[in-house]
Amino acid sequence: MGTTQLEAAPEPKYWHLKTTLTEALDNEFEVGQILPNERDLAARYGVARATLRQALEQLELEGRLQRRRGIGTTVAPPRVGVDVSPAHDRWPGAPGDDWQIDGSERVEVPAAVARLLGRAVGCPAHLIRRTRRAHGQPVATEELYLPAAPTGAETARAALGALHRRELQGQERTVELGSARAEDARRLDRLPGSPVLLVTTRYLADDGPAAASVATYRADTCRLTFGDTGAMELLAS
Amino acid sequence: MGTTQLEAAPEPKYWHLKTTLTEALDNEFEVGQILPNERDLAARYGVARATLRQALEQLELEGRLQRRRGIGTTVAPPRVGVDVSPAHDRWPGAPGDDWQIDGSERVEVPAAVARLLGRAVGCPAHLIRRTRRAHGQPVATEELYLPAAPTGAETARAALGALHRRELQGQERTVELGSARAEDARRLDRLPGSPVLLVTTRYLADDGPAAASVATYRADTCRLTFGDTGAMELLAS
DNA sequence: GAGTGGTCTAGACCACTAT
DNA sequence: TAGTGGTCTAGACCACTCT
Repeated sequence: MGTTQLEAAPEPKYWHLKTTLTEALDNEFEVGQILPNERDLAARYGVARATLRQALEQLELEGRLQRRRGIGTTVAPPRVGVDVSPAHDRWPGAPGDDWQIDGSERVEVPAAVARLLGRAVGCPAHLIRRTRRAHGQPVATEELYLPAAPTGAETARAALGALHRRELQGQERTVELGSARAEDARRLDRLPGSPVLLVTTRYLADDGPAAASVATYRADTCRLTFGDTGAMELLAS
Repeated sequence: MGTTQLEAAPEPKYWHLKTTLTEALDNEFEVGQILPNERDLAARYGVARATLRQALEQLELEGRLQRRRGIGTTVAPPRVGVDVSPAHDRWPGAPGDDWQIDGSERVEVPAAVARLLGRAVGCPAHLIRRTRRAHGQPVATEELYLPAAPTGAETARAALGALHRRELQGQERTVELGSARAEDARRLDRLPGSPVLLVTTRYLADDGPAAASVATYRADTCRLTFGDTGAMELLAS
């Protein structure tokens, strides 16, 4: 019958519903608790399932809910703080970081990475794929590009080792919103298209860019932290 | 008639559609160009309007499209890089920054801010509302909290001036995904609930937290940049 | 008033997880 | 096999902007 839309609502239903649910989450639910299923919830609030889902989607975006197909909708724990400051992460693969190498291959760098590295498109490089975990859950995947030596004989691990022996000049990072590619989604245990935070890093040595990476962080579960007190303390000493 | 879902598609229609549209945007459209309206596009690709919209929503999330009610859907320019590194933004309101003060009021700090400032909930503070612009467009709104002097007589502007005369110890920043509150959405010329990047900053003086702010950046148009070469260069000198 | 994107409905089937 | 969230449809009305 279409909708009736009486009540002269300047405020959309899903928006009001989201507010209602937020309050319910704050007051009546515990972290990890399973909510009623979508059909029941929609009936309870007198809206169509699609409208309810619009509210749930926003709450998931805000990190309040976690939805899993075949399981149900649960109340999400607070987001995990993930340190992405240069102090924590001086060179990629430095001992003690919480990244785990999944594999590597030799590639020709794509255009976007070539720009970051200040090299020609298609120049040879090692591509190292890594996963970052926090509290046992995967929170990020990364593609790390290391320009290959002219001989082309070294392994990815050797290239990483060589990197650690160099002088660090700085890092440049950008953060933007994206949606998970199919493969990243699989590694992060999410659906393709889920919102993610794209962290692009350019590692600088004294003679220019020495490495570049694109990391994909789960936006629903992560809060990126940039603590700059470390650098400031170095300045003061 | 419901859907028919033949073709045994492991890949959702909206996902495939998004890929198709991405290629079209790369090859056949110019920045600023207006796309056909949603009903026509849906018909052209043989899908329901809701399915088309699911694809458009993702493209908007990725910053490829801009949709405006009553106008149409246009091809978005590349995201603007917005510097949020400490080097750029040493103290809030430092001369030369691109923030503009919209107003201020005296408030009692809410719980989340009290935690950041290391003070009691409800302690008095100046709340300064600011807007940041890039290329003429608003890209962020901010609520900046400055603890009030014990006497309580100073103005917000005086409190800001006092801040600038203090020694900077460091900053702590976090970035996470959120959705725009009604008022922020209005200031940013977006709809309520639009995806935004929430940047929380704690400004540290030698005797502890001296200010705290929560900034709301448009996620569709902004790429946050953290260039750390500045601090590194200082270290070297 | 015409045209656009935004909201909403009622109902269907699909993919996945558990039992 | 039953139950969940994910996808999809066809159609309606609303809020907004432009002419």
